[in-house]
Amino acid sequence: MEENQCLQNKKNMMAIQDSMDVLYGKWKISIISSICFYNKRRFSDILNDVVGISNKMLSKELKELETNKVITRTVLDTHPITVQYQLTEHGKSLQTIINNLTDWGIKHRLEIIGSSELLNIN
Amino acid sequence: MEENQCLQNKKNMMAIQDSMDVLYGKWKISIISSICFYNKRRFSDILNDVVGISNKMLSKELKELETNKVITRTVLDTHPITVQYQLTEHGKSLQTIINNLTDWGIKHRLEIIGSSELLNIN
DNA sequence: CAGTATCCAAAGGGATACTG
DNA sequence: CAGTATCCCTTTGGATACTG
Repeated sequence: MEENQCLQNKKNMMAIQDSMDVLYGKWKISIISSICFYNKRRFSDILNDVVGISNKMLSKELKELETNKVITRTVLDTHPITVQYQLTEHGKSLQTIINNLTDWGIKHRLEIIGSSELLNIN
Repeated sequence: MEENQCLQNKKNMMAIQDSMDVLYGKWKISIISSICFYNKRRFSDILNDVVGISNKMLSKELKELETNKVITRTVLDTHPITVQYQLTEHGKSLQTIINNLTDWGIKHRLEIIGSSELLNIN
């Protein structure tokens, strides 16, 4: 392999790791997706969308995403208060990735989960 | 919001969660990326590419990816033996996502990491 | 509603050493 | 080279209860 190509690959690996520092974990992508699909989303809505997450975890993950400027948090002056989460421009640039992951998930279900369901494994 | 749209969003959320069941964690995407960028990759090469991973973790993660039919494992008859990992067709369909994540990582560095480096925080 | 606080079990994962 | 095995500390995260 050419040396130039090799250098390029190393740069790419670094970029991937930068992305994953922000997005890794069981929940982050699902949370971002919830906000992305609905455009605006409240705390309890996300809690419902993301199957299995606890309020403690959701709270923690949302803070991290806010720190990384992926989402914004807005307190609405209702009674009781409501908090709305939205994607920043930076967060919105993840939309393509989310759409691709959605398509891949459907394909994956056909490829793996589907075939094991036929065998009654799940 | 329309009821149809709402149903569609729930389907999408399920698909995202199917994807994340396979891809979540600190290392999976980086491992797949390493194999993807280089086309074929040996155990020790991946160990070098993915900064910070231990051989124990790499071994575990590779097994899971093989189980999920994302990669294949081929033992080459060299002395000492070499093991080559490659993406399956199913795994190759992640290429677009990997390219997008690479671009996003570069943008993210400019957006967040870059600005804190200017302040000498890191 | 949108979180926080606390307890605590389970899993994650690093370091090191070892094997075919 | 490509892993496995073991030790053991750290982090994760569920359950439950509580607050403004």
